[in-house]
Amino acid sequence: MDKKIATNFFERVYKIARQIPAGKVTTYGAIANFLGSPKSARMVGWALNASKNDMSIPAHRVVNKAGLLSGKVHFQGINLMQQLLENEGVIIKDNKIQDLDNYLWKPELFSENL
DNA sequence: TTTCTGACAACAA
DNA sequence: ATTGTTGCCAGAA
Repeated sequence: MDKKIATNFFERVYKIARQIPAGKVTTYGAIANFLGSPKSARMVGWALNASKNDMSIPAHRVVNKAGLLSGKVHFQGINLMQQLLENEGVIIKDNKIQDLDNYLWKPELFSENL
């Protein structure tokens, strides 16, 4: 396993993202931290960007630590991300999740399946 | 091949 | 407290 590089990193992001339950959200930092690199939050978002090839990934449930839907611009519709989250019961105000901590979901809770 | 950028977050001044 | 820079890894030009 030499060539083996962080391509796994992306795959892990995908796996985690798929485990996010409806009505819950997580942050890039939380996932990055779970992957072992708290500073690789950018990569999480980058991975999700590539994940657009895979519709199975609820990228709309991943937001930045501020609870802001930073990635909404990457969706088909600017408001689509917010609409999806609201549809799941998440209260969003001006592209920002209200009471984020209440909806925050941690990948470590699901680590049992990793 | 090298260089830059990119859905963030943390640290330094 | 706010602003700016650095770190992370991979993909695109």
